[in-house]
Amino acid sequence: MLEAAKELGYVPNALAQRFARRKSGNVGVILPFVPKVHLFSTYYFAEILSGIGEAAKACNYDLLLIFREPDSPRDYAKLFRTQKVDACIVLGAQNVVEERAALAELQEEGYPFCLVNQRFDEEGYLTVDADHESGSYEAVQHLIAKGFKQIAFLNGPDAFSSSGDRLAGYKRALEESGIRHEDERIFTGNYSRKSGYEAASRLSEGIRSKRIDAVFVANDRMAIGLMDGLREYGIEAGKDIGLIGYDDSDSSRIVTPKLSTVSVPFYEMGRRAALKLLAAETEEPGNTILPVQLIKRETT
Amino acid sequence: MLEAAKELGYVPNALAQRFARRKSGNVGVILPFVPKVHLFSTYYFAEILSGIGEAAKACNYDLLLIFREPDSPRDYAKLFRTQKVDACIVLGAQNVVEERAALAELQEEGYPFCLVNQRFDEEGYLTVDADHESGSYEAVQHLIAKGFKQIAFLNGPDAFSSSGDRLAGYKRALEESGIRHEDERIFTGNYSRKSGYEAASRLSEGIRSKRIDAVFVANDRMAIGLMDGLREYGIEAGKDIGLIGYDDSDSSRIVTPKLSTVSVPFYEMGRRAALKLLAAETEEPGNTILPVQLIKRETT
DNA sequence: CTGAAAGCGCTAACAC
DNA sequence: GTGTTAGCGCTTTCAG
Repeated sequence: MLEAAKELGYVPNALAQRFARRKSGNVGVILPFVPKVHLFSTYYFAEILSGIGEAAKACNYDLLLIFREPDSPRDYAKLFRTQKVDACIVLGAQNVVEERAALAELQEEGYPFCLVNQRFDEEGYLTVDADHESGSYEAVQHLIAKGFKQIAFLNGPDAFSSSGDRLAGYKRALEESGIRHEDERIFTGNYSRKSGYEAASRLSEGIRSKRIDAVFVANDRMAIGLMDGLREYGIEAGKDIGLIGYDDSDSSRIVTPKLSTVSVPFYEMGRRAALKLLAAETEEPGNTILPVQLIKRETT
Repeated sequence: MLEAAKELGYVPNALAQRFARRKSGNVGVILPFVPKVHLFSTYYFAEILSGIGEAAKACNYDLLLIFREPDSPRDYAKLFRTQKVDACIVLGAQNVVEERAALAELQEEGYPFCLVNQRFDEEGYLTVDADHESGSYEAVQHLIAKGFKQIAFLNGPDAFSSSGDRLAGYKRALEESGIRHEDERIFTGNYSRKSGYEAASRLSEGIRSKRIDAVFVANDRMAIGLMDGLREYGIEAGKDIGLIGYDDSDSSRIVTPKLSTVSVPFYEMGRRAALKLLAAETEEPGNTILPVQLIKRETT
């Protein structure tokens, strides 16, 4: 009898349904503060978000987008207490006290969440990461194979686990080839194009004095900024110096010369993160690490 | 007395609240199918989405992200019937029968929605658009001022109102300078880099035979693809031919030579669209058109 | 103005 | 199985 009603255009009220079930049916995606500042590449987030979207849809969940504000306290637990989300995925999490506290609170209260591209190894959180140690190792190994010996490294901020991973991969490749690693060849930027551009002045000296003949950069944006910056010193990537970026973003293919880089499966990382939360049975628990791939182009 | 409880960590249950109020507190953002295909630029969506996010937060709404699937019927009304959203913003809407029907249904049932970067002039929907007619006019006028006379146009698909707007601006600029407009100088792509790349073969003939000396392209992605394609024919943008893109995307600054383009306030467009729905009192009704800005770089 | 009570539209538990 | 009913945690209305 209710059958008939349903067939004549009845749709259940999701609000009532969710209230009665005490499940919001939402997975929250927490985004770091991006607008205007462009600290992170839109490519990165668009891919991860799309991957999350696919998995969420497959599991009949809706996606609630949460933009973190620069100043607001990261009260992730509130999202759960108010029942706005049943689970959440944190993008761009950093290893800083406030973040650690917010995540620890989630953990303590038993709220399901998953980090993407960031690990807190001691904590045993659900995590989907890419194998940045290997990616960096291969990138540097590739530079070495191309004959470069004095390889500088422009890394990202310490607050990201990938920075530690990349440093480890960089060192491993050098050591394996018997090249001594020098602290003075290591530089730090903040992933922005500008910070790469600004690193050019620091690097150009080493290049001039023949103490740097190639640079491995932790993301494409900085690498491209660096290319532009070095050009002002008359140094041409791919000619005067070897250069390899990271992410295989659209820009890496567009820039001249085309940037060698490391491809990261962001889409798949997002998808897997969502699956870990929404279809835990089929996914491995704990930390998942996905492989990356070296892309050789014109700058090496 | 309840005061005390609230101060001691009480948070209202949003599920119950929304159910009782019969308001979801969500604004839905409908995204066209992007993943993998990259038909639209991530830049475009990231900006609009961020703008929507800002306004939504200011109005105490949450953002529900809805990825449209390529095959799924566009049943936008269902989002409202199930009370998943109180209002929605449609991105990348196209002037095709299915879309028109879905939007007409929303209108008939009185569900609030707003389109971004797409108008259906006859319908009187809420819309936030950019002034692509003027943008195109200025772009082409700029090419003319630079001495180009045989200006081709690589437009986007007809299903977007911006294509008609750009064509109108293109023609107006030509007419105003007494240049006859030739249909054979008008080409169509689908906004992808690939379609720009492929247009190179068609355009190169006209360029060789001196019947085209500049190209106005409806977005940066196609313009960059075209640059790359033309290069294979030995034609260098900015030297052998004038070129101007559209969107002022990150890539336009990264590419060599730097692409002249038209800057579109995507962030603001998103913000205004959300405001129209959530703070209707302070926003003008109907269609809002935001100005764009010509950016002169190396390709003109 | 404060306080009690009905009811939002479902789900889930229980009785038939 | 099928049918009934309590109850989810709020808002809103209405009585006091």
